[in-house]
Amino acid sequence: MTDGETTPAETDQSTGERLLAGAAVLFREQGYAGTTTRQLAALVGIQNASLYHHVGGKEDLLYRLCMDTLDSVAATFTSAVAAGTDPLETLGTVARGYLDQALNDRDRHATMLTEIRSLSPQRQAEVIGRRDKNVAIVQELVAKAQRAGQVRKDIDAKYLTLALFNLLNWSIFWFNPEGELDHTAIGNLLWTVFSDGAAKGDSKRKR
Amino acid sequence: MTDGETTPAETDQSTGERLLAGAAVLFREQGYAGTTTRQLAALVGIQNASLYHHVGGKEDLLYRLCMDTLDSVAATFTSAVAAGTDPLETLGTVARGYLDQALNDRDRHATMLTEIRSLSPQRQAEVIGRRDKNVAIVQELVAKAQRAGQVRKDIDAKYLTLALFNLLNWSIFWFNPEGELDHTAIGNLLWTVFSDGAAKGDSKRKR
DNA sequence: GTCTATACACAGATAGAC
DNA sequence: GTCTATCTGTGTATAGAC
Repeated sequence: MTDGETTPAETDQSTGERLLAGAAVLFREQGYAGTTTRQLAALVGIQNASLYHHVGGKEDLLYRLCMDTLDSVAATFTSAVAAGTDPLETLGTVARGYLDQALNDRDRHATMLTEIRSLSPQRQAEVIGRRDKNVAIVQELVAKAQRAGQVRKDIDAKYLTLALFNLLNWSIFWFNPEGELDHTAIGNLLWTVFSDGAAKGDSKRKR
Repeated sequence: MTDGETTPAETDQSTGERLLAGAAVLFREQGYAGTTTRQLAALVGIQNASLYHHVGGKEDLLYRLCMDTLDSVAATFTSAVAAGTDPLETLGTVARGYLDQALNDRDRHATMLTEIRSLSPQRQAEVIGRRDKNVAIVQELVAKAQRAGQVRKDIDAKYLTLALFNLLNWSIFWFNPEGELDHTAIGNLLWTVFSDGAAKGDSKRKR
């Protein structure tokens, strides 16, 4: 505990970390292009010029934000897959874990999801590649659950995976920390809709 | 057919309409703040200064884009509700219609969904109010389907509605017109997931 | 309705003292 | 590691001729 802790607290963070956290907040609120380095510096309590001692430039902040976020997600996915045995159950764990992470760090996740376009083509490709790796983990899990007879096979695993991410990703934009439902409740709710559907009865179901 | 047609074709459109369409493309690709009036003028084939003969300013474009899009959605919702009888069936029509509209006009929809934050507080509130009206129409439909015993009641209509929009909205960001699935196929697929769920069998279902 | 020319503000980034 | 001062490019928007 000497240095470089990843404490969520805003105190005793290095200036570099506070810049990243501040950038996430501003990028989410105003977009990458709409945020100025002066605003960010002011938020962290330094002058605009001092920022360049810590970061190569504005784009570096976005790049690191995206990569760090995707790495965290990858860690969650990998460990859940390693620990799980039942495919469908593991998929549920993965989905809930992803949502929890996304809602806990909405600034970084929202930025990663919407501001990739602002990166240079090279970095954009790099970030998208890493994101696709994460998606592939989930898609493989969906396919495994299909093979195990737990998930419907009339829809390709690719599209079931996209549907699942649809369901989870958009929550970041309406979730309200002061709302009636917390991360877990929303995670359970969305997972229920994904796995069991909204309809009641077997009116439209063919089994 | 004298003038002012809303033809989808890019020809014989008024400069004002072409500016709106161009703005939607650029705002989606680069974000509102990341787009310059010079780029937009160049895209339409006029000088930057000429733009101000047609529009009050850059923000006006975003504002009109958002309002127009939400009005189109409202029209779709209202007519589907008026024409439908069975609540669940109507909800399906509404969901598919919304997705079709969104995928047909991805530039405008994506801009409306992600760039509201760039509007002035007043206009932002106005746009959000109009958007919430649209959501309310769907939520009322969900509630009606619940009362009719067609939709599960253990999840509040509010959250089922949010889940449905999650499922639909995020598609705009990954849909590929050259992909294997067209609007209708994706609409059917997502509606199936929403109503029936991804799981097979009644493993986790309590009825 | 479109143009050229331009005003004015502010962006990202650097130089070099402390 | 932070500062002040500043460079340079570019943004939105206007003025006024055609």
